[in-house]
Amino acid sequence: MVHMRKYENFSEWFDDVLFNAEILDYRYPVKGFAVYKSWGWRIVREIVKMLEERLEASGHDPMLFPVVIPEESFAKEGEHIKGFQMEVFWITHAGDRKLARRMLLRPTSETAMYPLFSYWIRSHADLPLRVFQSVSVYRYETKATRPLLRMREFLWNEAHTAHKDWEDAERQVREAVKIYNDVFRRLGLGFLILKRPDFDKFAGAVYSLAFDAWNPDGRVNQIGTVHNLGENFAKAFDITYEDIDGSHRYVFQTCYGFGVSRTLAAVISQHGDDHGLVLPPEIAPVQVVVIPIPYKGVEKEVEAYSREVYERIKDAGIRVQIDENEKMQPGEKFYHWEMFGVPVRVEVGPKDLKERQVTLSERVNLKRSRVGIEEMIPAIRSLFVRITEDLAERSLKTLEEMVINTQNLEDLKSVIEKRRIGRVNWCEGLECAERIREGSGGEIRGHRFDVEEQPDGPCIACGGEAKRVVYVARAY
RNA sequence: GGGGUCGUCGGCUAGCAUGGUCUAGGCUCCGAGACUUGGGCUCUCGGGACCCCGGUUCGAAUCCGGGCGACCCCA
Repeated sequence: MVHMRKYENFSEWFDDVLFNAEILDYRYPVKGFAVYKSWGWRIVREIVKMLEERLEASGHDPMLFPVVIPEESFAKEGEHIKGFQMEVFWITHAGDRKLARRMLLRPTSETAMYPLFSYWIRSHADLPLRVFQSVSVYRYETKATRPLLRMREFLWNEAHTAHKDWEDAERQVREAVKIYNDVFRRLGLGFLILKRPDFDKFAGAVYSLAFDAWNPDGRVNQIGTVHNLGENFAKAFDITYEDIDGSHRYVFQTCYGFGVSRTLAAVISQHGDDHGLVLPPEIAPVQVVVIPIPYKGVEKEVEAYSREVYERIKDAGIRVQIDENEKMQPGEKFYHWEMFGVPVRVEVGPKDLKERQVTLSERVNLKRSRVGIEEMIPAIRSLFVRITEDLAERSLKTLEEMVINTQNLEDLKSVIEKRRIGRVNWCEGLECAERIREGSGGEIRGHRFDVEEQPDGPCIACGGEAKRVVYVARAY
């Protein structure tokens, strides 16, 4: 891995970037809560837009459910309540009156939505039902909170679906994986799609899939999850439909969550460098910044030419900004916009002016090239395409380097200590999972969902027959 | 859940051990101006802080207790 500050002291680097690039102000006076500043929020909106477009295009309906859930609803599914009750924010009072019925802030919205699903779903013609919302959820994290990565209020998009049978729910799971995979790929992220071991599945699910993105400190960052809920919640919330033959059946449900805050964290930490953010063009609030280089004597001409360059880019429909601040030197502006991760910088100086050219500089590799003004727009567009590809390629390469095969617990321990992800054979025994966790410091995150992997040796913990190739890492 | 470290201008920090020298220093930043401008130039002038509550003391940024907040390690 390249020598970069983010690999040496991730926390320090990450906090600096969040602050300096105006992503988040973490000084809000409540632990685990933070303010998204304009630059960060604009990136968030682009990410959410990408996702929502794909969800709507595949038959999901946008909706908005209340943030409060009555205790009765929350308590309906036994496993679910067990999984979340310790981190629920309760509303117990209104003014000085104690509420007769407690309410909670949603830690996730199953129990907010499903009572309504049982009204809405009457017959097989109402299925499949597919809804989503992009909202904040609330979990009183007991572990140390971290900006973006582990907050007590965080942004996500959650989709919930209902189907006539298990097969259709399975089909939906595959579609959800495809949508998330597509968005994460477009963002250039490196991640593993894992089926979580049974002991780590979502509270109330039949099984859970998760997208674990790599982080420079070796921990994995769960940026999305997809759950097949089977009939568990349908039974608890009495969600039934009348089938063609007149019989009444429980629906089969799925739900999936896209961690917006964590996805932003992954974009920042995977792509960023010592100069700050590196943004994929598709989500950059400003895709191109024009920097005039006004030498004495030609200030007016450079200014006019820069404006022309700016107008041409703007007319092409590219998000562009021109930095005409006279208080700053061009060099300062370079550093400034690099911190904010703007993918392409267009430098316009006397040399460019003379030859009707511009200088293009890429944020990913800080390389420069010059093109004539007539070729500028297509050149910028093809740079966008290449930058998107380069980011993805670079990130995948890092992920590959981060995953290390190990055959025994001592090796696994040192792999985890070296901030890598271990790949091991496992017998699927609970005791062995425990031994792996205790012996290595990492936890079993699951086996590949998208790729079939056969164990090539015995279980790393007990030496018995291995059933799965699993990935072991520390996690956020 | 357990252990540790820490909290000083907007950011990073010096000072704290041994209380008075602190009217709290530096870098950065912010504002006004001059000069520059192809990687953070230089100069002038101005702005800005001891987390909160309580205690010890003639005197607290410094010592003690509690609270709130942050970071690191372990489970």
